[in-house]
Amino acid sequence: MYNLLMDQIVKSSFEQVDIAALLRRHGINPTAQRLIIGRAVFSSFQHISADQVLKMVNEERNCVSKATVYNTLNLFAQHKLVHEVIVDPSKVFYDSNTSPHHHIYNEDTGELIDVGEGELEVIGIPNLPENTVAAGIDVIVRVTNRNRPILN
Amino acid sequence: MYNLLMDQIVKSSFEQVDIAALLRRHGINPTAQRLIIGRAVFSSFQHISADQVLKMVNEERNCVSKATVYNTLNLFAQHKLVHEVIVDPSKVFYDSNTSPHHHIYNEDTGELIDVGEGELEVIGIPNLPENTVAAGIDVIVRVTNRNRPILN
DNA sequence: CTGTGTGCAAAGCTTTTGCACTACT
DNA sequence: AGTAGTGCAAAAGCTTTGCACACAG
Repeated sequence: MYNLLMDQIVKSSFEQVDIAALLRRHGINPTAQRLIIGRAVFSSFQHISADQVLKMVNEERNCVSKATVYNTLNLFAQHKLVHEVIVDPSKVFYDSNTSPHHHIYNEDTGELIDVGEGELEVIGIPNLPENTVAAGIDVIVRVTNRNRPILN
Repeated sequence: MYNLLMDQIVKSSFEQVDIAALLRRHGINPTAQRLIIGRAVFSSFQHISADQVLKMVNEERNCVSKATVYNTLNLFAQHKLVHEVIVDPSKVFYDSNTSPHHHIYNEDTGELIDVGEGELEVIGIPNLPENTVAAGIDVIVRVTNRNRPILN
């Protein structure tokens, strides 16, 4: 069964080779499932959620379980291969662009897009609590559609 | 049963009166459950999550259901009585301070604190997508404890 | 008695855990 | 054989939905 999966992967173009190398460079053992998931994450979509990945990888046949998708995306995030963007309590987005940048989130459509380079800047360094180290800054600009129904 | 609850509430000090007035001012009908939940949210804690509210309101006796706590907190947020702070996919914090300000989140302890006035500033206005309006900007400074175990 | 509003049990999500299995040493 | 690492079914946890009940007109 693994051999079947592996065949399917090795057979295809060099994108996969790159992804395998990418995983290795980040200290992740490139298994069949991880290559499939990696391909989904690094394909055209810039921001993708776990359930979108799940749908993509199982479009043709069921070969990766829900749990593995979630665990693998967490693994990628821990190894800084992707960046978690938390904008909605019920959905984490994974961003294949790991260079620091900010986001615009449309609360009506659920769409997440990047803020252009240099359009937004954060100035100042806040006093951090005792014995803590900064791990990153997330800026989310929340927008809504014009003409949305009025809140009663 | 409602009379019992109401008695318990009316009996107590003027904090509750203020909360009832606060709810009315925001167009929310002040029912027994909402007053109890309101009291929890506006008491000493500045940032509180739904399950913390649930614990607080049911400390003495079980009188408010899980669903009602969640629905009521959503209601408060919709009516701008509190501000939702989304920092962790599995937990929404409700902030009783609705004036614009930013947050520091400790990923190790789950602690959420305010950035002091003027310590951090966001400069610039990004290009928003067609037909959308800005609804707010959230800035989250993520910190971790020093001495945390090294990522392998 | 009718219609609006409220509260909650049950259902529906997303995510994590614990264990079987694999594959190296 | 032993050990570290991997994948997934089942469990857990957070949130929403749909319906029964309460209350005002």
